[in-house]
Amino acid sequence: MADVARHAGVAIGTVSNTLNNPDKVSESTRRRVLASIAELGFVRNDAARSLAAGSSTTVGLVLADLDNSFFVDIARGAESLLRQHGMNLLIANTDVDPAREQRNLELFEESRVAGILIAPTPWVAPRLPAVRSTPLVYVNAEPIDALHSGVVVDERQGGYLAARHLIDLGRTRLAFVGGPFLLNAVAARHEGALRAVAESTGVTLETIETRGVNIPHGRQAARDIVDGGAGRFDGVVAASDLLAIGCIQVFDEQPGFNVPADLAITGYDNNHFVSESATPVSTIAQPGEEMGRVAAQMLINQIVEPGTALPRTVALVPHLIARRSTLGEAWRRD
Amino acid sequence: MADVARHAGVAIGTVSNTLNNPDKVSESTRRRVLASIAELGFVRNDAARSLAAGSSTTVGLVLADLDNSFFVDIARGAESLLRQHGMNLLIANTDVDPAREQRNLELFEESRVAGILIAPTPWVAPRLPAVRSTPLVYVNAEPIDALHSGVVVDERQGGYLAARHLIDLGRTRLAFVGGPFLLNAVAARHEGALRAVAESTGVTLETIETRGVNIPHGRQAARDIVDGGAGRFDGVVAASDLLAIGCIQVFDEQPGFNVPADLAITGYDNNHFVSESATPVSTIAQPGEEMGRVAAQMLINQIVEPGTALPRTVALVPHLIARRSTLGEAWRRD
DNA sequence: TCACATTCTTGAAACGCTTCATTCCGTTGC
DNA sequence: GCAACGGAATGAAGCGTTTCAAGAATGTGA
Repeated sequence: MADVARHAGVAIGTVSNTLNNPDKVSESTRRRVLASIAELGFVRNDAARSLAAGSSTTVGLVLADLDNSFFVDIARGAESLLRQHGMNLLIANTDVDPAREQRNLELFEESRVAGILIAPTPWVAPRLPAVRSTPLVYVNAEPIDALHSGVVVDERQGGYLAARHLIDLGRTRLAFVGGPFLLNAVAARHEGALRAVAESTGVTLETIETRGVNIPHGRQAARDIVDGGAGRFDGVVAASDLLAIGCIQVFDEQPGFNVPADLAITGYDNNHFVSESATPVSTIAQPGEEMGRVAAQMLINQIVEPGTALPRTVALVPHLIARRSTLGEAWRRD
Repeated sequence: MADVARHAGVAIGTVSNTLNNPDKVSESTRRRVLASIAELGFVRNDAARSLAAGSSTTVGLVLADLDNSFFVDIARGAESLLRQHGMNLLIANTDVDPAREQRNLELFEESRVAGILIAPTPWVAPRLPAVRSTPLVYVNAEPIDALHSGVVVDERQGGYLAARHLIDLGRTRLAFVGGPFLLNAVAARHEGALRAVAESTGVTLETIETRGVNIPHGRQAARDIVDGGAGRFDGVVAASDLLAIGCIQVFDEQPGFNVPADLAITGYDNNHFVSESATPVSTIAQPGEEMGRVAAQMLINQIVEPGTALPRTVALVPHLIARRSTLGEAWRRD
């Protein structure tokens, strides 16, 4: 910067001003300085900048799982809102590893980002951070302390919608496939399904707990169902799209057995690919981008006027997308 | 830090040493300092740190498209290697927007990261950065100047493998579906397919150019094929998995027409979900994680001993994964 | 006991920017 | 012609670390 000042024949402070407060510098001077900057290929040192200014313009997002399109949606939503406010988003991937999550949090805290967004790994709420000094908002998880705000999706409502949908289609013997139940999300979806069942007469729901929410777990659950007599159920509420796909794969292998005629299935998540899978899966879509935007907005509020807004967690509602796995031939792509 | 020093009754430099050169500090002092740090909740200011030290321990990755699992694999690979070297990875998503790409590059440059990895948006190689001062390695793209290194995948070889596979299965009337051809990757895959055809006698290949590589483009191309007489071809080399899926969707709607019996199809990318789609798609898998690792390694070399290694770009080879869209019933999951 | 080597500590000088009280200088008003 | 004014430009004082020469403390051998 000193070089630029010398080259342009101005003071160091003037260079700083043309970069940060252009209106405090006369047109001619500004042009001269900008020319020098270009000529010398000067790049402002942000470490020095944020040290001196005591503020940063970037927000960190600690993300549990980049493989899950839901989280990517969150990132996209957050980024778009931040950009509107002239801020930037940096993402640190955690790969569902609590240690890395912790490390990334510290990293952002040390680098004095303006704020932190965290979409934590689901099945471990323990001593996350003691992020005291940096504004922080949880996404897709309840804050673990009363100090922070959060944005969640109403999982119970999602489970309700899925079961309700099946019931509305005339299904009465339902199974809930999902687990483990210590995942809060799974438990909540289950509760929602139960509520829908309780509301209706003559509808039963049996719970089949799985050890995870991926395709192999779904296949296993479906095999168990088939072994116990495939006719026991006419509807399945799966706790994830992958579970649903696993189930469908197995059911499709049963001769004379048809999804959804004999058994309708709902998934959960609206994974980007479920609409293209063997049998396009009816699913509960979570408003990922909206969650990202809302969370970013809450974070910005905290950044611009700290201590003003009380911590609160807002719950957004998911919605149902019906496809062939429940509607059958009646469903057409697009 | 001054607070910590005072609280622990030591000099400021000693605090710094217990953080950065623990072995230069006596056991007892170190313990006392660490205790004070914990008690005061001190968090090192990384801006000041990297300003004073003149070095950083984080690497920035500018990613074109987080929705594409291939890019996520790259990130994962890079991160794992960097972590082995005690470095951290921060990701900036570009969403295939050149302006944001440029901005993110500047951002990383200003924050004086140790190095930058860039997986650029494909169809625009123009004046990316003039990143002069920061080590930079391209991933999945040829460097646009002779100054930087890059890691690419041999697309030509991929196209060759796909066509070769079909030919080995006895297919002789091939179509190449993909476009636009100004995408280097598409053009290279096409060339590879042509080479495989040229090697074999009695095999023909017709090119059907599309305007993109997504599912709708594939559907459109398949409709064109059907309109011209579905029997013209017995094999399709698609330039992407999404194209292949689009084609399959349309072909499956044709009565009495069977994939792969009547028409075998290969995709490209090994998108995470193609193995679960209607007809699991044979595909060319790109070594995303390996690319990330290799690129990170090249970057680290440049960081630790700048100017030593000459710029070079290494090409990794893709491989074929055969599934039902070419093997038919012979193929089993797992 | 003393000289000397070794291990710890210390504190001040950077690092490259922003900020802000001052100074400069060309205008305006009387 | 002079005082008062205000927009531009200045430059030195931080910002919170690391680094490193120099000093203090401790240990060793004769």
